[in-house]
Amino acid sequence: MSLKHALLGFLSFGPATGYELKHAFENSIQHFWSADLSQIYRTLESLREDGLVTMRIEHQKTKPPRHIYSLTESGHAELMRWLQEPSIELPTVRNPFLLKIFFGALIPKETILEHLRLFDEALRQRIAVYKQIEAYLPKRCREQGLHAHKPFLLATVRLGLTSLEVYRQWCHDFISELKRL
Amino acid sequence: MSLKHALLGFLSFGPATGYELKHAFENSIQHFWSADLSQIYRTLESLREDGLVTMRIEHQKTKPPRHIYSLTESGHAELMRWLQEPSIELPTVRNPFLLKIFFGALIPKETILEHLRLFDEALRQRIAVYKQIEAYLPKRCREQGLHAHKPFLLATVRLGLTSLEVYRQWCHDFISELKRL
DNA sequence: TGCACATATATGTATAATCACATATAGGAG
DNA sequence: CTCCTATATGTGATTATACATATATGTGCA
Repeated sequence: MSLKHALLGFLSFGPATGYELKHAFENSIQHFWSADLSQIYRTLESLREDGLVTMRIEHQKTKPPRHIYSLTESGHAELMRWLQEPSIELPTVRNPFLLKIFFGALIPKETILEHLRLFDEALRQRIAVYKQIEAYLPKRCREQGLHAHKPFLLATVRLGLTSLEVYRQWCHDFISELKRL
Repeated sequence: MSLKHALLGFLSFGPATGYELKHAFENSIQHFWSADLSQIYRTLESLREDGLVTMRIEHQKTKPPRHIYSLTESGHAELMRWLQEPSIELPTVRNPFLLKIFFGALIPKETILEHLRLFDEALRQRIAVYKQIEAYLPKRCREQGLHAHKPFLLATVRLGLTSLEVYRQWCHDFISELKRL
């Protein structure tokens, strides 16, 4: 699985806690990868057992102690190995909404239209989030010294945005088509 | 999970074996849902335990006996319930290729370009498959008496096609961008 | 005053999905 | 004559994911 590699990748930007990594996921790669916090914690521990990361605890006065993970040399080597290996695996997608549309002829047209409206609204919100991420990306790259990364991060975010917009356009077209039927 | 409901949905078109259901997945909803054959067999058995489907065995002379599953009344009811319930769950996507692009600044430009070329080729092939599915869909609907389903099946296939084409366009644009850098 | 939310960690359990293998036959390519 | 594909079924082991829950505190809001 690639969650390990996703975590190694983010840690190559600098040490971080599980909580921070979860936010890093949400603010950038949400479109093509996501993970539960509990899974991130477990995976970090397993990376530590494999010697790919190290962990140190930073005690704080008011908040729970932070477990800060850092990439080791062998973790970096593993990341490089994985990045350079050709990507054979095709993306897996599981979209329960589209499943409902697929079998849409079985239920009343009004219900389908309602589903489509809900989905459209969810897309609208997600697009707004992505536009924010896109807008702040140059600043974040400057601040974190990720200059060389900028074109890559931007490219993936833009693909996410475009995909969502295509979905939304499809939604509108299909609503019109259904209404005509 | 929705694999159960995907199977119930396909069985609403008529009785089928696990093997046939796998092919039904591949020939239509591959874009937004996929499942391993072994998982399909297990899920069918669990649907049977829940009384949502029944199974009868048809013996064949040369080949293994076919286990033919049919929707029961309560299976149909469950399918209808699920279809009409609003879809809150957002789609999960896991795209290891995009993960590699995201961290692309860490590896040589030539390697990334090679990854992009491979991905583009995979997209090209997948698009061809989808165009075939789209072309044969009207015929399949006629043959199986799924007239009312046609606009829904076509709509999801077209969304799949458009998404793939958007990905491919992005691929070409990003290759050009990288070459300029 | 009370409640929700953000910070930060994690375990425990159930379910889902993948991977490797096992079985058996038939037909076509090389 | 071997290898591959298609038909058709599964089991066993392992991994991955989701969901619920627990701990502890600060901040802001109504």
